[in-house]
Amino acid sequence: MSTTPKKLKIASWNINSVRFRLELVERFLREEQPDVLCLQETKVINNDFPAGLFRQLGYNFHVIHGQPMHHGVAILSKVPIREDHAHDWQDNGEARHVGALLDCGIRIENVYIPAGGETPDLEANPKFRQKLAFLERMTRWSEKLRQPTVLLGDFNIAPLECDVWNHKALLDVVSHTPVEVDLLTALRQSHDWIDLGRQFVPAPEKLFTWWSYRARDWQASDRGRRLDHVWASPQIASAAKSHRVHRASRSWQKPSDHIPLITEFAF
Amino acid sequence: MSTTPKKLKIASWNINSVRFRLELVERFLREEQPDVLCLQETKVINNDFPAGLFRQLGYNFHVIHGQPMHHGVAILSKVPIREDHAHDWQDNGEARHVGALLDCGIRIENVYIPAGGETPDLEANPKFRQKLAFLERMTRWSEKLRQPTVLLGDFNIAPLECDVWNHKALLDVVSHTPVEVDLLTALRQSHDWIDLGRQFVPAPEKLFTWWSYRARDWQASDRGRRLDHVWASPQIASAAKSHRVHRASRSWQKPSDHIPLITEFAF
DNA sequence: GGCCGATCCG
DNA sequence: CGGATCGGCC
Repeated sequence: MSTTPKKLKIASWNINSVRFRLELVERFLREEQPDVLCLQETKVINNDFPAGLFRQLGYNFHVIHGQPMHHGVAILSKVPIREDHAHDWQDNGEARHVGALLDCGIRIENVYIPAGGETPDLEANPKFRQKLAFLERMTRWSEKLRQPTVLLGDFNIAPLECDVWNHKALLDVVSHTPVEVDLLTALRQSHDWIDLGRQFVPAPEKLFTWWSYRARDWQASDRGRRLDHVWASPQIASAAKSHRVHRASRSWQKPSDHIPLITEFAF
Repeated sequence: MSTTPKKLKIASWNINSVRFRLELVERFLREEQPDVLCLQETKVINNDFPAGLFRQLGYNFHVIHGQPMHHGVAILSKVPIREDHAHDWQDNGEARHVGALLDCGIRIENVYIPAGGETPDLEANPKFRQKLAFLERMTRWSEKLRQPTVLLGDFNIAPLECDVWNHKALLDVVSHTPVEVDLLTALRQSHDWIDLGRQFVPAPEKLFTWWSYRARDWQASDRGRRLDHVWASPQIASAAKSHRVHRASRSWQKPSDHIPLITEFAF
């Protein structure tokens, strides 16, 4: 006896202020209609989160986790959420990670890993130390995980050579240094996570999810990085039927510097 | 022998940041096509003044007088300007007054009189003292003026009862206090200036040029004040053929809290 | 209520 | 480059 497979379309997007980008996010949701949208860098306290827009668009289940000024993550879902939880890997109150258990049994973990500051110097740059510590604590959590989970978000690390526009030029640039890549690899191996980006767009093809605002013409120079990721537990990796990045949105009015990632599952 | 009268259409507008209101000012100029536009509160240093927009619209003669952050006045003209000059009535570097002598022989003096702070208290409020001193120094200048002149701008004083939405309620509010009104009257009498606003819209009809941003519905409550004025030297007052205030612009997108004044002369 | 500049951050 | 916040000003 077989049942119709349940489909689930999940999007992840570092939105760089959800209030400033209401029209952008509305256009994306109308065009792509994901079942679940995971946002990073919402930059808004919970009270000011524009929940109404998402309700209007059919996203009635919200997990909102913000703080004043910086960071902030949220999960907006058309499908019911059974439970949710926030993690604070640094015990410093920063709003960087929320999880939700969907009624269909799938767990989604939405994380915004610290950027890590200007220079990859453990002595001089406390933010870089903080980033590495964050990864290590996530790894301790990840290795104990048993449920089928999608771990996604802005990881602020581009692990592969083909995840950046110029590997050699970026070896000493925070987001692509060997120490960060090693810790991200350890995190991935701690649960045997499947990197769906690279499952669907295998190396050595270049794949980026972020382009700096500072470029005069982001498309012409194409100096991007793959900082955003969707990872799946081994038990559900084969349920992933497609994975795309939404480059077009980088050219919309008032864009985020990150683009959305869209993954479709059929369970 | 008679010659065709020369027509001159002059507009004055406190624009509250010319850069932030490029579309507003463009729409106004396309619709009204004044020969001369006098702006107050441009809030831009001369280097950053959007001169290109005005040139595109046919305003090729510019007198620009700005400072960082605050104040700033400018005259943009389709007709040639023979000479220009800035006044600093306070000797404090504030950009509040520029004049231009048009080729046709008419002098335009464009002034942004200080707002005067919160409370009309000479002891506690140095800005109120500064406003009164500014008026006195202008009066010393005005009484020596001999050329036919149009003196206009944001005077930040509503002199008549019918220049405010509620005379009694505003008697102790800066912009309508007796001491300010007396000094503005002295300034007017020092050159026998003709108040063209009240020549064309005589008291006791209400006439306003400013509505606070804070009103929920500026039109419904209509708590306005006539803070902006166009005055003419006695020799040329009869050349003024019409005078209007442009209320519609207060409802345009991203409006200034002031509206433009439009005066047509025929010499 | 809304603009400006300064400062912090990515 | 372009968000957010804050204090000054109107």
